[in-house]
Amino acid sequence: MFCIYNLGYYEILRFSELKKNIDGISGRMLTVTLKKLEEHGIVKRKVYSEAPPKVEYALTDFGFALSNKLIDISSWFVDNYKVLK
Amino acid sequence: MFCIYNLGYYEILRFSELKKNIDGISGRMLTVTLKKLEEHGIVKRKVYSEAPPKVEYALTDFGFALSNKLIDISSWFVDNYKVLK
DNA sequence: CTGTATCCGGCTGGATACTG
DNA sequence: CAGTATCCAGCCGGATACAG
Repeated sequence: MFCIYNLGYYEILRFSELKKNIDGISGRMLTVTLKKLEEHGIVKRKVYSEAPPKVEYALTDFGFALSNKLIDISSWFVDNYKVLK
Repeated sequence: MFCIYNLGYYEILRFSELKKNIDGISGRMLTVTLKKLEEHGIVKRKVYSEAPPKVEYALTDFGFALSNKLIDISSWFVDNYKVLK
């Protein structure tokens, strides 16, 4: 979720940037999450053959569409959700 | 999620009916889930003082709105999601 | 029937050390 | 820097027994 939001906003991010933006996530989880998102055709992965290594992540078209859907529902949520008391 | 879908479709369901509809859920989880949904103003709970006890669950207005949002996004998803291969 | 309380096994995911 | 591999603590949630 946070990966999708971040990439929806910044368009392109490196692994370490994502890790910094997503508070508290471990490198391990970020790796497996990005791998899943890639498998599901939501993010694209671009590797630069350099030293030090550099990998950029971005949303696919489908990922962008999904991102908008999620932004829709979450902004609707913050507008309409009231805690009972 | 399944609770919301079920109640969105059937409008009113008893505890045991929900449990039957939601495949594999345990009584314990259904209880805690419904309690959370109630706390968050998504479902209403109506208790009939009878023997045997009878409790009906239904969505609140907010719950219905949420239900529609979820149905929207999930149907969009099945329309647009393609597995890569 | 609709829960509540307790136990407990499995999975999730953080921490750490290591590689290219 | 961007991962991979391993370990392991904590939590989640199923099963069970019990209560009202």
